[in-house]
Amino acid sequence: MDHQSGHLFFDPSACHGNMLFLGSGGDSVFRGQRTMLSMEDHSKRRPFFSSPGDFYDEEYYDEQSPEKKRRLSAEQKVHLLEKSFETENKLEPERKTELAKKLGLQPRQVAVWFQNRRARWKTKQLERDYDVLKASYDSLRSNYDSVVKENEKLKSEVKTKKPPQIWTFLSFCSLFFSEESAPSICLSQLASNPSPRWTDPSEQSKAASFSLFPFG
DNA sequence: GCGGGCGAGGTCATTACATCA
DNA sequence: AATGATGTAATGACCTCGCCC
Repeated sequence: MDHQSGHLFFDPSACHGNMLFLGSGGDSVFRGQRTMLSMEDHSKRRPFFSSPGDFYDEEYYDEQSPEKKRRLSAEQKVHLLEKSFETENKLEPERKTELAKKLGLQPRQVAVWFQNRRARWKTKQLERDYDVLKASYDSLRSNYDSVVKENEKLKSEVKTKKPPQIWTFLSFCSLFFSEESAPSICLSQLASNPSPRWTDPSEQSKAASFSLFPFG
C-alpha cells in the first residue's frame, strides 16, 4: 500500500472490480476507465462509495503532484487483509479500526471483507473435507471389493474340494465356532460327508484362514 | 441470583454488479 | 454484441452473547 497517503480507490478495471488503488491526482485516476466511470454511475445504488468523497479526500485533487498517485494492487490489498485473516479470522474492534485506517476503508468494509472471507474459507474447507472423505471412501470401497472378490474365490475353492478335506476343515471350524457362527457351507458339507481328512496341509491352512476370517 | 432489554457482532441467504469466456 | 457463469462487496434477517438495570 501507499504509505505516503494511505488512501485507497476502487479499481474494478484492474482486477474483477476489486482492485483498490491509491491516488492524489483527483479524477484523473478515472480517465479512460469505463468501469470506474460505471462505478460512479452506480454509486447511488451501491453503498460502497456513496459520494465522491468516499473515493478520495480533497488532497487527491492536488493536480500538482499526480506522480504521487499510487495504485494499491489487489495483491497488496489482499496481502494485508489475508495476512490479518491468517493471524485470526475473527476481527476484534481494535484490529478492524487499524486495518480500516491502513487501507483507507470504512471499518464496516473491513468487517464485511472478513465476513465474506470467512464464508469463502468455509466453502473451501467443505470442499477439502469432501475430497478427504471421498478419498477415504474410495479406498475403503476398493479394499471391500477386493475382499469380496477373494472371499468368493475361496468359497468356490471350498465347494470343489474333496469330501475328506472338507470334513477335517469342519472339524477345525468346530473348535472355534458355534453352529450358528460357522460358515453355512461348513454345515452343509458336514451333513453330507461323514469322514473327511485333510490330504494337503496347505489346503487345510487356507480353509482355516477362511473360516476364521470369512470376510478378510 | 434472575430475567428482560439492548447493542455488537456473528452466520447465512441473497442481491447487485463487474468481468470473463 | 449478447449471454451465462463466476467472484466479490454489500445488505437484511436472524441468532448469540455480554452488559446493564
